[in-house]
Amino acid sequence: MLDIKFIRDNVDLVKSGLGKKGFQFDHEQFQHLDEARKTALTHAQSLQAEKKKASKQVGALIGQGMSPEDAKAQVLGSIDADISEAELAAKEAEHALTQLLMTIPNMPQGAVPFGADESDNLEVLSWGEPTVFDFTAKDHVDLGEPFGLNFDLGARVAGSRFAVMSGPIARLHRALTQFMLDIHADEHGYEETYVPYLVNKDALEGTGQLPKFEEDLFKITGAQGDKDFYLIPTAEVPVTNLMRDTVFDGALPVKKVAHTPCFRSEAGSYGRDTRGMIRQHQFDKVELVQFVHASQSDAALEELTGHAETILQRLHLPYRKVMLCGGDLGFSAAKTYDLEVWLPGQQKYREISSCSNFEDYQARRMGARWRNPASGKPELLHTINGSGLAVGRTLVAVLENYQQVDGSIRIPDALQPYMGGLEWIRA
RNA sequence: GGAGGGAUGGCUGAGCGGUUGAAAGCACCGGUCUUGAAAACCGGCGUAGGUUAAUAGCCUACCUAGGGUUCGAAUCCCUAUCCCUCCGCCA
Repeated sequence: MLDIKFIRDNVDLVKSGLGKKGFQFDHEQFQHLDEARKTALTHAQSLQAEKKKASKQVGALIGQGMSPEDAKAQVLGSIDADISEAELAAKEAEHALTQLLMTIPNMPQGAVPFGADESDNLEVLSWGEPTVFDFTAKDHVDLGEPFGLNFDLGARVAGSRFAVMSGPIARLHRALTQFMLDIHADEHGYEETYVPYLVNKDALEGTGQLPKFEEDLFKITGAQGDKDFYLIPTAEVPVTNLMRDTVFDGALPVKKVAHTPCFRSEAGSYGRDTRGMIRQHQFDKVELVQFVHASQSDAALEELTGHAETILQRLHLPYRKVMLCGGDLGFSAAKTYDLEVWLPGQQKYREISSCSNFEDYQARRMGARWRNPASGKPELLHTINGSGLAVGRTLVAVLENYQQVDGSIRIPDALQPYMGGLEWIRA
């Protein structure tokens, strides 16, 4: 969430910043709740002070030999011992304010372009040329089918938006995962990390998926007492929350890479990308997360995005890098680069990675701090994350960009060691 | 599933109804000593909110969380969560 003091002191700035994201900040409601909290809190605190003082006096009198009854009578006569009502009111006012703060998105950075949707995103880089064939390019559904990519079986065991992979396609999928993990762990300095695929509500509130976007998640009810679990929509959730409620003492940055499946309900995307594995309820992703000092987060976003780009470059997949405009920016993000890979089957660039700087927004929500040795004080961390890359979509990109006229697939050089030296997938 | 034991500040760990926000140690910061460093010694050192020009004072809360008893709770009671030990089951 945003710093409440910052909101108080910069109402206009907050209003315009959030407006860029298409969010209408109701500052009157904010001010009302803020005032109400202050009033209730001050009232409760003065009563608490009174009670505390009186109790001490009672104790002192009893210590001097007075009977407890007399001591109470002498001191407590005028004091209303029951302050629970005031305490409750303060708590409720506090809660109401927090509720509001939790639904206010992060502010976009100044450099983020204005715009309503993805058509206003800003292309900042284009790498390679869209692959050209002297035959009509097939899409990955047709290309993958003979080699083990099957959507009917996915539908049979689960439903729509599920795939089953077998044989060479399954191997290629695993090869891509291993390839990505190795590069990030061995060359880019990320610590390989294994995390739970089910998380609790607190974790999702920490990264910003809750309370506003519950409908995008798969929920598992009543699995653990009366507590609910959620399937992770991205490894960002468990990995970023590793720093929840901690004061980290070590050296920054902390860089972690995790390979996980991701689960998304895709509510509200009916009819979009129904063909193929572009939009699935379950997909694998290799995720990069960095915890950095506040002064380093801009540079860290550039670095992390570069790490994701490395994967595309090693696979020789043409892509472009866009900076998301305000309207396309996610709830918690201050700045985001999307990497879009060229898909010959669609004759389009499609998102394959999203890399964001959240600044201290997630850290404040989850209490992720770092002890600055210079001051000895805890400071909020900045969090960065990005896909490096979405494995399913990378598989799609490899199939479509490396297809041959006869329907066979050449294995990218970088991937061959991960395929047992195999150079081709063909019948 | 059954039976027990725990949860205290960045960490370890005392306290088990009243000047306890909490002993002690470690870590950290400042100082003395030293050519420098180490050691030793001295001092400091929680977080959040309110008030404030203030990162000064002052006030409030916080000893896993939520309830309760009491004039007063880290300390007593109840519930939940998490961790540990033993038995059973199990990839």
